[in-house]
Amino acid sequence: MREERYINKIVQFYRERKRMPSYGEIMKLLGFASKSPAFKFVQKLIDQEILKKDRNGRLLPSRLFYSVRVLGAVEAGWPSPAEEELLDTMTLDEYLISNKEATFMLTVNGDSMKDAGIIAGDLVLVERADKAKDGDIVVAEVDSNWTMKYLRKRGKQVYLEPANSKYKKIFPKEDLKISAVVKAVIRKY
Amino acid sequence: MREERYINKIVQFYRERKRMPSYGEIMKLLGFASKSPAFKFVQKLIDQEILKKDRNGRLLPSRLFYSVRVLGAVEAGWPSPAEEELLDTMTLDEYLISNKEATFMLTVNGDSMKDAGIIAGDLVLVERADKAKDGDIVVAEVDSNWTMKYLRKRGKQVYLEPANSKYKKIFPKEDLKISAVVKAVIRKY
DNA sequence: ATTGAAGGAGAACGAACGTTCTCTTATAGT
DNA sequence: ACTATAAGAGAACGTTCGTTCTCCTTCAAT
Repeated sequence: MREERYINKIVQFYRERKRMPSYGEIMKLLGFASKSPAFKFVQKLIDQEILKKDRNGRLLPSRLFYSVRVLGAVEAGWPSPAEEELLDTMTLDEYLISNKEATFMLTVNGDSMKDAGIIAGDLVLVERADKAKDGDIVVAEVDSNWTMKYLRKRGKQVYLEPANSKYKKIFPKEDLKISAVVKAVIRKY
Repeated sequence: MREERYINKIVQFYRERKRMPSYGEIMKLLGFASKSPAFKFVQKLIDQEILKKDRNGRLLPSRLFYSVRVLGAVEAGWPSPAEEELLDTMTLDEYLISNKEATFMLTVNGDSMKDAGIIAGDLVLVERADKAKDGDIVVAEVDSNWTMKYLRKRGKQVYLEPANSKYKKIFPKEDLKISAVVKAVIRKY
């Protein structure tokens, strides 16, 4: 379909130039000799709510422009082309990062959180915080060592628990300073 | 420092409006009454290579505008404010997705890949492919069942291996159709 | 007290912008 | 073949854009 090819060209422009094209640029992109077909085409997309505009008339990138298509579960297999239209899409940054200023990434060493699915080499997205809930995975300083473990609260007793039976729970002798809470784990192959 | 506050305002604008501000908008953003201070300020940032411009003179978002700061390993603890400047930054989408058209996300059921750090509820980023290397984690259709396992090639023998001793290797009776290769695993808490 | 540099105000420029209009051409249905 | 509709060309509009220039103020160094 022609409409799809056109949209793809615009998406491609956005990915390369990191901004939406102007009508003049869309004109060149789609091979028109004047701006009005470009304008009409964009207007159609806006009517279909595929695109939106600024209050200044500038185009806004929609989900289409950065997102990954989300399929169902592995077991469900691959969707047919007919189903494909219904797929949700999302951008990883928006999905994973709620508070950019306080978010950092750390790399993981060791296997002490293995049973929680966190293994050496993984990246963890953490958000700075000095408090955390029971059961959260936290980055903390205990007796002047840095570590990442489950936080456990049992009444007034607070301790850290690894997710690997090879390691023991850590009961802080002096103090336990939580410095971040793990919000996400990312592993790239 | 004032310069930092200014940059933050611009970053904030970009995060809200999904595009870079014009000089007029920067002027309002930073509280100037004319455009030239805004122009001079931006020029300074460009000289410092903090920002860049289009060939049309438009501002381009730099890494600053979407990225997460990357710290070292967990054990290293938190960097001091002095070190903080040296931190690398990155955007997750760019880091994880190389070929947007062929990339999809799936949700994981079951614990058959547990020892590979992939557990139920995780999101896997997969890239469509009908071939894969020995040792890759693949999404495949074996004897009309969909599954995600390690791909093993031993001479002409090709089979799937779970990452959990509770499960057995899968030797395809009829055919094994690889449909995607796992590129990344994402878990959100 | 004088000077120099920097920061900001304000006006001005051509270029590019979004938008709208009319006119021509191509297309599809009958 | 005729007609209604859509698609595109082209010109034109007011606005906003990036950019540059001159002038005024502020403030620190001498």
